[in-house]
Amino acid sequence: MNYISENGCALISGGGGFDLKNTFDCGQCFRWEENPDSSWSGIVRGKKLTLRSTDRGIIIENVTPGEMDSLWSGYFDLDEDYDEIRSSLRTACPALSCAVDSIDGIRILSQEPWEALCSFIISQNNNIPRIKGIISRLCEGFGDDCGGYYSFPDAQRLAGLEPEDLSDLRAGFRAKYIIDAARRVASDEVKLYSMYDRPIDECRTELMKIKGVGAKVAECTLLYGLHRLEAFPVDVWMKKAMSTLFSDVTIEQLGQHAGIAQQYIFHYSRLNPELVQ
DNA sequence: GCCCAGGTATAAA
DNA sequence: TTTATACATGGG
Repeated sequence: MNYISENGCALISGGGGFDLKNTFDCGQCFRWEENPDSSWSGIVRGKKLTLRSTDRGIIIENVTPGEMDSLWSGYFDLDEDYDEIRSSLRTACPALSCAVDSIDGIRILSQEPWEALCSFIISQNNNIPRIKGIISRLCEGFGDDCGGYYSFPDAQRLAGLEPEDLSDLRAGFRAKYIIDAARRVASDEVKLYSMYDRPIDECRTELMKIKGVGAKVAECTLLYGLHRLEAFPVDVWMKKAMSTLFSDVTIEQLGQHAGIAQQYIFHYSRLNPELVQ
């Protein structure tokens, strides 16, 4: 699947493999919000993007073909056939079918590596509305003003700060973790931007040198920030879901698309909490 | 007040 | 190596 450029917008025709609500609201990202007219807006790389579902497909407003090819096609993973991946997951692992069949069009976004790392550090022992609030205050306080909205502050910007400088975020004990991560990334001690294709175990070990980064945050960073689809974050919800509804599922069965399966398991178990318990 | 939230560091067994 | 507890904050 890819796009057609028209009237300063991009049209992703068909749209069967891309459901806006399920993609932006499945727990993988924290800076996308639904607008009153049911379109969705989010801030990516300092630009505000708006997407709309129409009868012809998904429209990405106000983007040039050059931006699509260099940035947004990769961000939305448009070259990947998610319908095909869903089929292969159902075949490889029939126990997943209830989740895969009931949730249409989840795509795994390829987020900025630093933003993903920082966001999932903030996510620990926290709830999604509050995670969004802390990230929003982080961007307003330390990101660049892009005209009414703010970019995500890069690691270099935060590396020069002290944890106390983040007190307005009300991030609690996570403030010191954010600063430690920023310093290690800015100094290149953690070579975050070379993790797209290095051996994944080496990447896990390197990420976990950061204070406040354990197995869960490392996996989330690799899956959402480096687009390593074989990564498999396991948190309290996943543990519950994997021990009840999806007790027949093993990571080995899921192979290189484990991360996509994980997103279905997570979102399905959140949408149907009474089935998990 | 109490409990929980897309966990992790730390200390103790 | 595994298990218990503290950690900041805010919504239900």
